[in-house]
Amino acid sequence: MQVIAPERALRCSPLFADLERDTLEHIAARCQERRYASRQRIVTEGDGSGQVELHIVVSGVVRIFKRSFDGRELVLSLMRRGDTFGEAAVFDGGPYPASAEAQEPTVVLALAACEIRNLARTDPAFSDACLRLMAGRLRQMTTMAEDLALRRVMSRVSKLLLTDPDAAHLTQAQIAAMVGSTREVVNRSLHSLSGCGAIELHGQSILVTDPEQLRLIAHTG
Amino acid sequence: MQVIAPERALRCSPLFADLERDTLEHIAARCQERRYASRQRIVTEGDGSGQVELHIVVSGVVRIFKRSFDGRELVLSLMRRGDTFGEAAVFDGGPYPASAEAQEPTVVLALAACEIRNLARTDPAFSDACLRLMAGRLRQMTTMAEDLALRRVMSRVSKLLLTDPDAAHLTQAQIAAMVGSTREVVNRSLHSLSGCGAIELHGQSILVTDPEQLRLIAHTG
DNA sequence: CGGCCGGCGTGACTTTTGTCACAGCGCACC
DNA sequence: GGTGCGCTGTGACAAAAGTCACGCCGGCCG
Repeated sequence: MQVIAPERALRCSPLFADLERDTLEHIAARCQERRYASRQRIVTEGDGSGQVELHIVVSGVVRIFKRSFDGRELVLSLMRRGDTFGEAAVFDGGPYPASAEAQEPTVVLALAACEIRNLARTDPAFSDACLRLMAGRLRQMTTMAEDLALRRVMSRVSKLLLTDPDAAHLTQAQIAAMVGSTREVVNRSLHSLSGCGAIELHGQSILVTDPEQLRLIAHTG
Repeated sequence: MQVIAPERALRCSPLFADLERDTLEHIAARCQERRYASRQRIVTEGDGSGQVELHIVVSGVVRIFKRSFDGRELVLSLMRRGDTFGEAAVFDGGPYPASAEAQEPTVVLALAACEIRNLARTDPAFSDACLRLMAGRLRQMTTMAEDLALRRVMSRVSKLLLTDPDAAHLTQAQIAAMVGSTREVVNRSLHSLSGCGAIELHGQSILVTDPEQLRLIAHTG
């Protein structure tokens, strides 16, 4: 397996990209590198009150999700190289608000919450970056709630195809989990979209042929 | 109308409660007090890129909401004395992610984004409070998205009744907007809950008689 | 007093979404 | 070269949610 220096991975994250060189080394020295197999659990919703860690994805893909009592799953986001998760728990001292699992063989760096909080206390540029990041996340979750409450499935699928460049390669079941619906409904939505000429279905990948129409459907439905 | 010193109102907010006395006065001096009639618009989604303000509720109630293209409304939260809104826009420099309207005659303090950002840069305790606040908001929106995607309306109504102490006095249409549904469906859910003996309906207010059963329904449905 | 308005209650219906069941297809792996 | 598995495609159906249309009540105001 390929080895990547923690410093290089940290520089990919908006949180750490602009740190002073020696601060970065200080942090890098305190990271634990962890490797996960595909489908392996990284953190679990509700865990770790008080002892949480910030996670930085070095390589691979991490699925952040919530599961309902009857097993249905809502995927909140997919994290890739340079993305971080666990911030909410780090900054408010509560348990993890969602679970995380490796989607494929994945390497992450884990950093104890107190390291992050110390850094935020002493480095204004860093706390600023944290605030910007949290604001962005909040915005994104607000939009997700809005979409779930006010738009139909076809609309949400259209939006996903427009905004997530690699949605085109997900399976229909994965798309369903990201838009809060089911595989069958997503399948029908996709066929309906292809009927309008907005997209084309090619085996297991999707080609957006008419983004304009897709945009229309995304915010009309 | 009653007059409240800005300092007193600021002390009600978790963001400003622990500021040094003279820092607080510095901030208070830069606040603008604004008064709004019932139903008057305070901020509008999409507005104010770059020139946003943080708002602190002094008295009254502010409804934070999003509206769909066809007029349906999702209420994200109701803000009261000491609550703040507009943080997401303040910290990431984007436009307001949602709209805000006074629900009743309301007084707010408005503070230019740059004041807040300056303070966050120079006062670690303050930036810490900001981060805690943002983390809490993020958690809350994540939960909202989860509920919308994974729970049925009756469940969401039950949860609202359990967690929002003054939900009992809202109209059914307001409850509907808070759980992302419609008045009729909420009406039927409430009658169904009263049929189970979990609540009692008394004219335009609701009495929770069996919180335990309500809890059960809230996370079973 | 009478009329209006906002909120509740409800029946009847439509639409959307979810569920179940099963068929086909391609591909990796014995 | 068969076998299994994961993904797609679909019909038929069930359940949940949303819509429309009303009637009713109570309070407020001219």
